[in-house]
Amino acid sequence: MAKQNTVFKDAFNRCLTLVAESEGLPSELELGTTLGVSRTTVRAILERLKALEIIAWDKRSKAMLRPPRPSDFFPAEETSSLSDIIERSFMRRILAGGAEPGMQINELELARDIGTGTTSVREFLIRFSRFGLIEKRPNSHWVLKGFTREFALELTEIREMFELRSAAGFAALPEDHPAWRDLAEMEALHRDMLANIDTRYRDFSELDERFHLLVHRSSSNRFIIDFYDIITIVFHYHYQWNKANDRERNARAVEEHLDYIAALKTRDPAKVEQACRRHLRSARETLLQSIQQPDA
Amino acid sequence: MAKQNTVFKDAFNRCLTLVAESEGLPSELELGTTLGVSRTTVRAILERLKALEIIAWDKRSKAMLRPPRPSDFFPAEETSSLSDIIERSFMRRILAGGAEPGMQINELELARDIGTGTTSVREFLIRFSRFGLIEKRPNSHWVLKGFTREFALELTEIREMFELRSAAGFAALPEDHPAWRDLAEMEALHRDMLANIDTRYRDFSELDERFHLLVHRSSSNRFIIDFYDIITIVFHYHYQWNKANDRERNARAVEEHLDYIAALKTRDPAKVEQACRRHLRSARETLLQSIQQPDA
DNA sequence: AAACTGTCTATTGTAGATAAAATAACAAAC
DNA sequence: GTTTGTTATTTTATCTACAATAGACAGTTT
Repeated sequence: MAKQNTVFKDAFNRCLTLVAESEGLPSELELGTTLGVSRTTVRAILERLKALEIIAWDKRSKAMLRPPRPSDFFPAEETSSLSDIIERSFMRRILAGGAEPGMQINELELARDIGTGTTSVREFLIRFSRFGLIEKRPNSHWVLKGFTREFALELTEIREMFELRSAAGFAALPEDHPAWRDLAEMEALHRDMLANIDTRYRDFSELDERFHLLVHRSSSNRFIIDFYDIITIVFHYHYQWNKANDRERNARAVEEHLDYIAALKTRDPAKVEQACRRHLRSARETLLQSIQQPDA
Repeated sequence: MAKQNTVFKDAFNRCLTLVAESEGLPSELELGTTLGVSRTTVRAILERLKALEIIAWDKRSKAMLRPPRPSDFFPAEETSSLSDIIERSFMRRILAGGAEPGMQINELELARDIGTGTTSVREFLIRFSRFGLIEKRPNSHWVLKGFTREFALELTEIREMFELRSAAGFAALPEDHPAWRDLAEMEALHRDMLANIDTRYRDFSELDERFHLLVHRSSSNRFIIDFYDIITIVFHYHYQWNKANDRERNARAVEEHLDYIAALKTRDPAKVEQACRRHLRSARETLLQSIQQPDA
């Protein structure tokens, strides 16, 4: 019915951890900015905390009465926004379930399948269409263009163009630019991961995303930064579904990143380009290997 | 309410011209493919043509009874799809009306203004957001980032990257590729226009679009081709609203295109790059000159 | 007077309903 | 074998309605 209150539920859960940590809560306004929600939602959260007798709320005083119990939290599946649910559901269908290129996509069927209204599905498809995996036939269905070898090649072609340019731009940043500090942090995180690669290799996906985004940001070009969304989503789901040899693959990638970082720090354009190209080549290989070959 | 029957009206109008040209009409199926609509719509059109006594429709025979009169056509404003109406209306607001960067965009207000439901406005904004001119704050308004100098620079940076690559790719196409024929046609059209530049310069915008699209298509990269949509829309509205010196500007651009075409025909990468760069540089200049400078 | 809260209003996100258009099927006619 | 008539079904495009959420203003507390 109408809007889901996932914003409330998610913020409520996060607020529970806050209560436990600090034994009390700041002003409504401050709480709102910390949680990233409006005062209306903050007050709804406080109401509930009071009703559950977790805090005593009277105007400005919000003291903890008892630490939150696990049962106080809303279950995780109720806290993800509808668009996330649709995205996951859709990606599962087109990546996992043998989805043939050329297949038709039906808004109504998708909506019924996921258990939502058509409006949200439609909006998702419109947003998603910019990733080049589906295409609309006006007044008619959507067509799945498929996660094919061609798609991967076109994607990586642009990625390489953009990243080479961004990397060159990064190396040319002034000495005192905050990005250098971020890069140093990034390097530390990589060394950390490499030291414990056997237990940590699964977290590489996230680190990878953050590292490349840092590089791309230095371009200060919204189109380059926005394009990175496509890379992110493709690699994100790709990692989830292709786990063959991921330990070795990730270990190698971490090392490549470290070389790449070292090259950036020299600020020597030739070295940067070389390290960047090397890493991009192996990233492309990895992606291509995982694409289902057409059984022609 | 519900769906507008603009598809029907637009197809009906186009069908009227067909009737006049050929004094009769082909099979329903064939008519459907020519007009790009389904048989359902074709039959609705035929019904109306019959009711207006423009054709005698009996099974396979569809002979013209009288040539269509201007009054038979649906007025043009009833044939444009809702999304086109919204687009025009929106672009007028943000380009013409002094729209400051940072301004909030309100779905409800826009919808009321245009006289449509919010759903269509919302979908438009989502589609439009990929152009990088607006940005969504979830659960809240959209923010206008504005048609600023920065925007133009970021846009042209990508454009230049893509076009240089596409041009190089074009020059490397095999001798017998159909694109070479299209290029020859394009050249003829340009010469034609140049010969009558005083009366024809207003049509340059369309020719420009077609020419660059031809070049970009040779990349066979969906992301490059899709990106060209942004260029198209920006230049389209830009031309409409900035007409200062357009005769000279367009004349020069036609000549640059001809140089560019000549360079492509030599297939010499160095020449292609040079001609391409020259044209892109002046296109960028033109665009930048037209941007309102912040009155800081 | 600055920060906070109580109250109220406006807007967004989503569901559900409906007309237009697409799609399908098949027998009859050319 | 292609085209039409017929009829039915499915799907999209769009509107309207409503709960969740954001945001504004005025009054209260420190």
